[in-house]
Amino acid sequence: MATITDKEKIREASCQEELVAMRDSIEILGGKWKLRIMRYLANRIAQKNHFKKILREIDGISAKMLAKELKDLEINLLITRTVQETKPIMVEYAITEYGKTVLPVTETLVQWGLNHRQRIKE
Amino acid sequence: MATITDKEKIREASCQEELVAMRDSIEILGGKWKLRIMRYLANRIAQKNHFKKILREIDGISAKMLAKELKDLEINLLITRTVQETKPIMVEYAITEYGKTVLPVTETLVQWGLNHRQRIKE
DNA sequence: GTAAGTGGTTACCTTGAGTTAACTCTTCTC
DNA sequence: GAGAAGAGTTAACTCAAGGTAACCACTTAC
Repeated sequence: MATITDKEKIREASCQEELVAMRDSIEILGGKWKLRIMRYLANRIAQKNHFKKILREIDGISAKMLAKELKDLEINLLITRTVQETKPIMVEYAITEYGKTVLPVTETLVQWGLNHRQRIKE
Repeated sequence: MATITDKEKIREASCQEELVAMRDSIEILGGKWKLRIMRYLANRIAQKNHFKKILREIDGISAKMLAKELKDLEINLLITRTVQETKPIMVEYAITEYGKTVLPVTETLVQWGLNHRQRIKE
């Protein structure tokens, strides 16, 4: 039992890599709002999503947090911000192609949340 | 355009439900450590995972945080805590069947993290 | 007897995530 | 001229997340 095979070493190393990868994901996508915003935008991909609309429709978020989280997401190239030169200026937010790669994450979280709620009921 | 069809209403409602489900998931699984601990335990399902071992192998976590997070996870029935009546007392932590339902979440996060790191390199 | 390993706890502290509320500035409408 | 709606910003604050370090009790090995 004291001997550790190479196979075990390799397996151990890949496990550590997984944990590092998760740390990275959590750093970028973690927090109370980022994934909820991403999901919101993904659900309304055909619509014009401007600031006040998102603010109204994501329950509980404040203007300050929304502004900050949108900035963070834009920096990480997950969403785009485009200013429309309309009379009352409008800013449109949209998910990028790269941003769509986080949708599997939101999907599993939605499914788990629904399932968990069901389980609590019983 | 002013009229909103019933179909649109239903779709809108289900989107809101998704966001609520995500909020629930993030409340329970959010933070810096919980999902990493779950992944760690899932990767070592055949082994005896005692406190000090987990503490050593999850990089960066403190004893205080580990104790707290393990308690939280146990309360939510995601892991079990069993005391082994050995000479130096040992406590074994293991993922539950229900705990395994969060593995799809960790898996998508691992994949996204690996993919993101690759993308940063280029 | 002392060091090291088991499983934590406790106290103290810092940081930053997040909230609330007020305010800017512009343009349109009443 | 007042109010509302667009897109935020700013200041002041709270509070929980998280880190650091010391400590406890027990047992075995040296």
